Amino acid sequence: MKLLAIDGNSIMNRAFYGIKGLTNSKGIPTNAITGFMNIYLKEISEVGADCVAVAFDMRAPTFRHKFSKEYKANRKGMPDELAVQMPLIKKLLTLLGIRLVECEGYEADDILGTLSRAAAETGNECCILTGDRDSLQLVNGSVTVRLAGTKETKVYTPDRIREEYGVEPRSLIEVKALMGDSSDNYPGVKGIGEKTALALIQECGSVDELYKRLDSLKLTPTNRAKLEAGHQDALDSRFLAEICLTAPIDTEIGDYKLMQPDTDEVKKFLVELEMLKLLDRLQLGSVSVSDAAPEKKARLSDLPGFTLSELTEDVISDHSGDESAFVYADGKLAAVYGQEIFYCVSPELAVRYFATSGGKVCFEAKAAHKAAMLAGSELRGLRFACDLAGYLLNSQTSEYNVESLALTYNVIYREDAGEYADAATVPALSQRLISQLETDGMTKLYEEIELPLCEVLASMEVYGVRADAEGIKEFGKGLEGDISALEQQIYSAAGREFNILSPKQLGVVLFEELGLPCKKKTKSGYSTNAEVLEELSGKHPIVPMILEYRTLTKLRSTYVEGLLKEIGPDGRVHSVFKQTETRTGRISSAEPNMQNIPVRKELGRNMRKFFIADEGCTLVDADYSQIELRVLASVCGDENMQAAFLEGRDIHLSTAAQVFGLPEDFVSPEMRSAAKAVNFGIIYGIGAFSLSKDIGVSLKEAKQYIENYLANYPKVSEFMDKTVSDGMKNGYVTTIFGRRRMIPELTSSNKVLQAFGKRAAMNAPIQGAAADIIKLAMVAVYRRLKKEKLDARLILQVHDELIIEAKEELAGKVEALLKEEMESAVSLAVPMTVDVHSGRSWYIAKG
DNA sequence: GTGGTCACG
DNA sequence: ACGTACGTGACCACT
Repeated sequence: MKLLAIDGNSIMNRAFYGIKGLTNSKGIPTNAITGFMNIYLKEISEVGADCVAVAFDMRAPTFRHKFSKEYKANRKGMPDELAVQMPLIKKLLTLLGIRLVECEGYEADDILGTLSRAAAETGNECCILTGDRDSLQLVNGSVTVRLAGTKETKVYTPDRIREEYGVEPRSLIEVKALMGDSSDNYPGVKGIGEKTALALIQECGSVDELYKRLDSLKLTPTNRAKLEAGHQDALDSRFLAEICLTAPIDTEIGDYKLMQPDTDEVKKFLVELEMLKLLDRLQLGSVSVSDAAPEKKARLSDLPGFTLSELTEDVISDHSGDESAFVYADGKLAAVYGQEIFYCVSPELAVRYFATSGGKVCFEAKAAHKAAMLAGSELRGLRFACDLAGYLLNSQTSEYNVESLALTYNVIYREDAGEYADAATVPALSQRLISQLETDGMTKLYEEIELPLCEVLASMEVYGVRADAEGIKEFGKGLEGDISALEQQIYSAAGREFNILSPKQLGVVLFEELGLPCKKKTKSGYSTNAEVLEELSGKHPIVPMILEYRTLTKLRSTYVEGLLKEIGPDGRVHSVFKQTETRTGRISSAEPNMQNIPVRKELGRNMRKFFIADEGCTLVDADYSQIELRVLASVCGDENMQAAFLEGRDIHLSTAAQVFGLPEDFVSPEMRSAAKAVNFGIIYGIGAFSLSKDIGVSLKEAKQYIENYLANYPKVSEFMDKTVSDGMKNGYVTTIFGRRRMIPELTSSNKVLQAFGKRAAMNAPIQGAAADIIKLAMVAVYRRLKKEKLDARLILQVHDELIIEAKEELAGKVEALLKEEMESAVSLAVPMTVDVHSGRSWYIAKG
């Protein structure tokens, strides 16, 4: 027999954070159940087990050891949205004939351990399916661990563990005893981490052996002292690190044989939960309409085939006011009116269809907008684009396509429609996503920002920005000379030729051949980034040359050569603005990325002289001043911070005065710049270490700055605390406009990951709200330019900056319009101030 | 394909 | 003992 033993808590947790924001029409979340079952169905068929046990943790553990009081004290309670799904998955598994195992005072791990031992002892095989690495110690010849990751499952055999850790699976217990485990709340030896622990166990094999041989071991004095001091902790932790193999549960493997599912009850249960896609996948036989609750009958029986025919002028005019769904990609259109699918490969006809007045739902509208615009027409009646909804509901996902959205949101993917499956699925998917947006409170965000923005981005892509190819080439030639001269100097300083751009070769030259001190290492060798090199700048003349070389070659390859490749036959670059890419709500730009054209240093800034307005036109450039700090001041409600903005004062100066306790006139430039760094730090979710590095003060001083800051702006402090705790409770944080960001890291037992989660949680509402604001402004500006029929168009967005290309004579008028629309896009507690300039090139217009 | 580096807000 | 501010995209070297 083969047993699949599943860590129910761990897999539910994975599933919960793997699929976001999935609830049924009653608002009951179903994402973790869906994800659990997806993983289960995939694994059971791959493993080919005939017995299954799903283990769950039980609360209220009995006394087990001397740390039991704090036992699991660190483990955060699960989010409510996950907690409500636990009884549901248990019920579903039971109905499916799968046995649950729970045991008071024992964790899921202990149950898995006990079952795996029992299986091995009776000559059976056991696969453990879990999401965390604690179970790896259970691996042996008969027991494998299948670690469910975000992408795929990693299978751990004894060989695999020896390869990855260099120790036997059982020895992982010894390693954990030394390093401790904060999520299970046992200390290990204080000061010993994973690396040292692994090395020690590789050498000695066990904690006992280690202490026997302690005196004869080659150790650093500090490690020896730590080990001596932590002897008792190590012994205690050794006990706790070992998963229990003797939990009082049923160990007769045959008792876990999969049973016949209670088909009728499963159907009833899943129909009730509206998880029809899962029901479909379980293949419990055909679902009869009578199984469904009355209000669901329509949906279940609504599955007749579609007819397929070619789109014609007649079809378009016959249906011109009718509602439809469409998918348009690579110049090919599939439009759906009711049960009829029409395909079309003629761009002209597609554009005729886009111009009809009927309401339309689709997947990805930008390409359709662009096709219509390029033909001098427009896409009318657009009601919904599934990709944008999918993005709002879960911006964690890296790609949006109809099939995965259908899977995620329990909509049946119409594979029966063959190559038109996407189009055939869009009508039902739209319905589902519309109600989900409503449930999650993002309907307004969707309708007023994302959907209209799509047309604005399409228009920006169509127009593009004019580039001066000759100018760029000239600039490149200038770089060329400097680069080859520098190259020769570097070779002679190094005493040989090598590839300067190879971090590996450069590391050898600097740290081995020239003997420079190595401060930092990366996974694969010496770190040679700018920060490290800056520090070594005075030590050897080759170092500044390398920094210069990096700067110049970066300009040459990314900006000169990279941009020249992107200039089209019309003399313009048409960047792609992506609307579903970032987790915070910002848009991103690619091919080329127009949002990272150099500006901070003069040499690079010259690149902007080659982005110019068309003949007879000018560029108008407007940027928000301190938008993120203004957002922060508004949302946290700190009067002290708001006052600075309301009175139009210099915010960094004002902060410096507060933090240092001086009148503004007494603030030195250094103090202002330190305050500026603190302001940035606050937005990013501050850490004293990084702040100290950034402004070059001691860790202690940096801590003091932060403390002073939070004391002077108490509501900022409160806001950050509340944001993080809300994030932990809900699994996500939101902007004032309701935009969500899921942050699964917040509940991670890995400290580093959780700390990251906290910073992301503090940053997302601010960066996200700033993104919301400029998006609103873009829509407003676009509509205004259209309404007033001005010869001017939005062509670029750089996060807090908008650029319009306008007829020269309109410069003044457009400047005023742009400033006005941006400043009035929202009305918050402090004004959103905008600076605006214009000129022939981006270099000049930037002001 | 991944990691290191560096350009931007 | 670890890593160390948020969010992106492009290029190069190397596996």
